[in-house]
Amino acid sequence: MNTPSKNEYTIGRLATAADVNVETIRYYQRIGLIKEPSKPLQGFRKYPYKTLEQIRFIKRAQQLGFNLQEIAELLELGEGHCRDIRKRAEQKRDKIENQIKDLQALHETLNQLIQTCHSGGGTQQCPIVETLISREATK
Amino acid sequence: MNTPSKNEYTIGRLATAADVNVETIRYYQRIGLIKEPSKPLQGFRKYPYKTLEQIRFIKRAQQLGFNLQEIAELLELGEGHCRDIRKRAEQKRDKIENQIKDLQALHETLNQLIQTCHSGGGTQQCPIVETLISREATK
DNA sequence: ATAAACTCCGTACTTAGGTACAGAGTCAAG
DNA sequence: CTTGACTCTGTACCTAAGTACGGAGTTTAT
Repeated sequence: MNTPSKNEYTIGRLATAADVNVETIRYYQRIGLIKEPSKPLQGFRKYPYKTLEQIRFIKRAQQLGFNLQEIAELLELGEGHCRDIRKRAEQKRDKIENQIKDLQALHETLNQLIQTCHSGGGTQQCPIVETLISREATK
Repeated sequence: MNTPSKNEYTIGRLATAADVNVETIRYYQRIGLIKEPSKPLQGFRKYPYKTLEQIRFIKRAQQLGFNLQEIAELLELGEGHCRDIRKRAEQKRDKIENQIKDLQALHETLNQLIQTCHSGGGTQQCPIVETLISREATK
């Protein structure tokens, strides 16, 4: 009856599965990013598979430059009504669009620099950051 | 003779012009990210326009998700020989390329969610984060 | 020539995002 | 039924990126 389901983890197994530190999970709980299952009168807490998915999502989102506050907002999209959710998703999307544009601009700048550097095959004074700084500064 | 040139700033003016805190500039100097002009025997330090450009560059780079260590590397590209510089610029470029790809994937995911949400115009349970998490988790 | 505003220098504090650890309880394998 | 691994709780510590501040010197506007 109280056999733990296949989809339940102790915090340690959860940490291993998500490839994070146990303490990181506790930290996420402390700041309310994920919820802590209530402690059974008997034994250790059990975490559902969903929590594993959430942690993985958090980690991926972090790599994309979201901070935990923003990730909390993304996760909270799951609660509330379609209309609100869509609005917030659209805001996120627009923000990401801008980030992409900025990165593409930098990518382009770097590419041009690489080209320049390539053709002007000198060994002396490569004007690379000079260019980088001015180009970016005046954009 | 010692009239300060139009392109020289005291730290306070520099901070104002770059729209950062004076302390931030001092911090960047402490960690060696920008260099501190030597203190004249008489009066305050003067900063060249170039420093203003550098600070602006730093701030933009930060918004693109670079940390100060990485920015230091970008700035250091200005020293050294063309061959090395090109190599490091290429590495940066590739890294940025990956970041762009990741962001584009997230953008696409968000867009699909927005579409779904739009068409299934229900008011009840919008499966948005459910989808977001699973989609992302299994990618 | 004096007060307000600024610089300089050192040190301390802050926030975000964790990590570590001590001491107690719990579980599970031999 | 004990021993080793794990959990739980609370608190302390860590790094990155600043921010704040006290007390001294300097500059500039009046």
